[in-house]
Amino acid sequence: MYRVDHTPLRYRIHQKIRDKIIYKVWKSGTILSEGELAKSFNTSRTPVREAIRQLETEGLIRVIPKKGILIPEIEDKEIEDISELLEIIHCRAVEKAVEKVSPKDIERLEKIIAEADNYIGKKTKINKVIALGIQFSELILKCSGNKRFLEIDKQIRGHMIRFTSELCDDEDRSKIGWNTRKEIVAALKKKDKRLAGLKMRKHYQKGKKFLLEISNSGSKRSAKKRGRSK
Amino acid sequence: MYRVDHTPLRYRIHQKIRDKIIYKVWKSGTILSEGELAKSFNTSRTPVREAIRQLETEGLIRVIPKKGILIPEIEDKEIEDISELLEIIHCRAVEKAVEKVSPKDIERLEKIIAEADNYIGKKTKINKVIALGIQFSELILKCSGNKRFLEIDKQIRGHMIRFTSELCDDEDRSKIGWNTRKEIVAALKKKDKRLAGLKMRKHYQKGKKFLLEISNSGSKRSAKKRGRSK
DNA sequence: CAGTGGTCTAGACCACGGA
DNA sequence: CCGTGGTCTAGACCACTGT
Repeated sequence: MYRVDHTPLRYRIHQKIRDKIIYKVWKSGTILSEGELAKSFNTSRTPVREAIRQLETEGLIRVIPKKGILIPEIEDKEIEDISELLEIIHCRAVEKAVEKVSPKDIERLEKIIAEADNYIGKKTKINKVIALGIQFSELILKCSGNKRFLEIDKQIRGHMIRFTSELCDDEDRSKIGWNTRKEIVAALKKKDKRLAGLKMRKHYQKGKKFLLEISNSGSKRSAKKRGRSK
Repeated sequence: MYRVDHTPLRYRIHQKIRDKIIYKVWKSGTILSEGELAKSFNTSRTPVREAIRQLETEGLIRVIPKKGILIPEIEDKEIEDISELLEIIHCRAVEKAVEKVSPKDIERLEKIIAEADNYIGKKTKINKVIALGIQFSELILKCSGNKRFLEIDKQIRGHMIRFTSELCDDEDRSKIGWNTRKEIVAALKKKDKRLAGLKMRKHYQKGKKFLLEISNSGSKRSAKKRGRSK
């Protein structure tokens, strides 16, 4: 066994932990520790430690001193705050994008939508659809020209995936989300700045509403009230 | 010598490095290394390493593989991007604050302004004035009720301080900044959401304009073109 | 008062960069 | 080919937890 992958270990560990959180392999309420994690990855504690630190600044975990590493519950307030932040960033981004977007960008956006259309409703493709949604958002952010937008989005995207990973198996809602995206692209084509912003706002407002509905409807299949595991 | 301060070492190191960057003790273009820093702080490299990692995600340094830790130049694009991000966040924040702000909050805002008035123009108090500006912003962000806003702001505030630390010794411009803040408080008092947002936008637009002017006017006293030191 | 979790030290290792 | 910078390991230490 020789070393082939030269990406830093801390980075790979970060990804693995992140995935297990946002795709709900580890449920909210779970408490971990540096030591356990290090053992499970067959490494020493330092790279784990650094990954943890990263995840903490991203807000995906909470380190409770002398207790352990907690995967926090999803709070309604959290959903609202993050949705709002994403909304204002993406609205501004799409408004700027109107003036900067190239025909080729439009083409790529449409391609993403077309691909998503094929997958919507197919349960095995949920993650694929989510990934396409991310591609869509990222492309628009790139068109805005503001690098910070992309960075912030990347930082908090994990939360959004975590939220939506239990939403996107709802076919109707998913369809509405992608329909709004179509409207956004249409607005971009028409170079209608106001409309683009409006539709983007609608997109996030609806998204927030759906997320809150699910959160409050309580039990779907993952215990919302008490999710404790070890 | 017994250990009294129980804040993590990495945190203190982070602060020290951060301060040296944003207050321009270390100029843009400087290249450092983990080892040097560790020696200068009389610690091992691990806590330094973690501080570096933190500063990197904040964007205050750039790690160049096998070369060292670079303190990047201030780019105009950077100023524009960050100003824009802060603008949209603070605009939304102040608009929400209109409906949530308490009389006591208003009082505190006015107190901050009054205190700043005393210091403006006094060169020895530059950092004090900057600190008051931060307090002002933070208070409004808090009133907005969105915790993410505060978090993002905290993350990128370092950059803004770095930018403004060479701006704020300009008395006139500083005065304009604080006058706008007075207008913002007035709008909050009148519960005029639209006006508050407008003034906040004005605040950041002007701020951006000033920063770019200075950046482009080139040489003030700190070498803008070539700042190399070791 | 043992156990566990968090922090830091010392040092090994490896890859790359620059004489 | 040596120096240097980045990464990871092993392990010591100390504070707090929960019996």
